[in-house]
Amino acid sequence: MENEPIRIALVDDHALFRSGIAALLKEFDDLMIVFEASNGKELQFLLPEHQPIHVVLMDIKMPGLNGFDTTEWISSNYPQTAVLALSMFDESTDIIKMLKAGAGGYLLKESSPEELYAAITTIHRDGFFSNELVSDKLIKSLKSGRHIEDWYEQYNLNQKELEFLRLCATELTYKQIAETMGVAERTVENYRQSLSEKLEIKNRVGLALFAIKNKLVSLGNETL
Amino acid sequence: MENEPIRIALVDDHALFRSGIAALLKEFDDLMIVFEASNGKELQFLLPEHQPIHVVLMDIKMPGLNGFDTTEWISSNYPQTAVLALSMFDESTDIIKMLKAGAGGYLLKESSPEELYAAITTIHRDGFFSNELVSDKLIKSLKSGRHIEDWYEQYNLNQKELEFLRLCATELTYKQIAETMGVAERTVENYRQSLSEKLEIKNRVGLALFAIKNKLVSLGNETL
DNA sequence: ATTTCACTACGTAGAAATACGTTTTTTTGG
DNA sequence: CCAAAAAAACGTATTTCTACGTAGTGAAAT
Repeated sequence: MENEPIRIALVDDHALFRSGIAALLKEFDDLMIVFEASNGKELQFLLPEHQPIHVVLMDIKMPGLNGFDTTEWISSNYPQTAVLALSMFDESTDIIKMLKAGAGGYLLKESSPEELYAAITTIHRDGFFSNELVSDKLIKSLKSGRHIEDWYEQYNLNQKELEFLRLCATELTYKQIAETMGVAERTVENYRQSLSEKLEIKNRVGLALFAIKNKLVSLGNETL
Repeated sequence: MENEPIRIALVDDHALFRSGIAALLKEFDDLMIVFEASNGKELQFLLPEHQPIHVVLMDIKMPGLNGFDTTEWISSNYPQTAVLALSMFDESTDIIKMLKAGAGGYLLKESSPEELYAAITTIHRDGFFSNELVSDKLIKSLKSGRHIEDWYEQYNLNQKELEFLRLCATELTYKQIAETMGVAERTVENYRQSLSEKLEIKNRVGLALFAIKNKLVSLGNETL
């Protein structure tokens, strides 16, 4: 175990911060900082030349290529390399965006050295690292996200129109939709017309997209 | 604090399990089991008559109305009432479905009484309760979800067809799509035809839905 | 080397589905 | 009963779907 150190890359635009982290991690002799980069572009250049890199410590806000895009690049080009996000802020949108980009964990910069060490080793072993910060934000975000079911009052849509809207996101023709809803074909045409006025949408594809966007229909593929 | 106990409802189809939990929680004198129900339907009947209920302990698999739908009903009709899911299984799909339905936490039935007590008080105080089980599953689920970018080799789609597929999920007409792609209208028609054969899709709406389902297009509204 | 096959691009034509403006009938609520 | 809204209708234009053909290119086959 001890003879093969975890190879780490450090990406942050503040040189002083990088030095600090480097000094901190030098205390742990199973960690090894292989290189540092001041932004994503630099990392894209350095990463291929220093393989293997096991863990990348990544800042989010950087000039040039930012943390989100850099993380995405890493996880599609070097899927074996784990990314641990380091940030000043506990913004839930930032956290979730980083995780979706492929980061395996998220740590605040005000954490203790021991926490950082634990995060690095965990993320190297399991591919991900979770702490209270991350899980709380995730759950909270899941729990909000719902409650957006008032939008259709905004547009004055009635029950029939909603049902029609749902069926628009379907391979059914209007004729079949009319049968399904138990109304005449012409009536369905009325629904389409009033909806495209109210929602300012040009055609059926637009209606389908709208229905999905507003979660009227589930495509059954929401991993999360 | 102690003079106002947390009022709890217990929903599970196994009477014996309910009795066991009830006996367990009797030890904690700041908890109070107000009523028990053997499925969601029963809860819908009993909940209004026993207000307020602070926390519902909810099984997932039940005859009649299941845990998912019941949780959804509670969180839209009694948003002040927190739901703690109790399950035998640590299936990540179950966990995520319950959380999306509005549950504030997820606990395995093999947990200890102390864990259950902690979960109940936490969920009552914060509205949610997170443990390693939940956060691990959430992060793992976020980290998968990606990596499904090989499907189009399955179907032998080329670059042009992919671009066309993306544009299908758009309000553009085929004529406009042809202009965008810089090919003849008829050629675009070929793309449509070959795609509907390869993917066994009837019409353009189907293509649009497919494009979205496979994340070729982003509707920019993914809270999570 | 020529053929065969697969793939890509383009053309016409007609049928089916969808879109648009307007009007009439039916339902609904006060 | 009346007024307003919903449902149904007509005619026409546009878009989308389906089916039949032509042609070039490049790779594999013989």
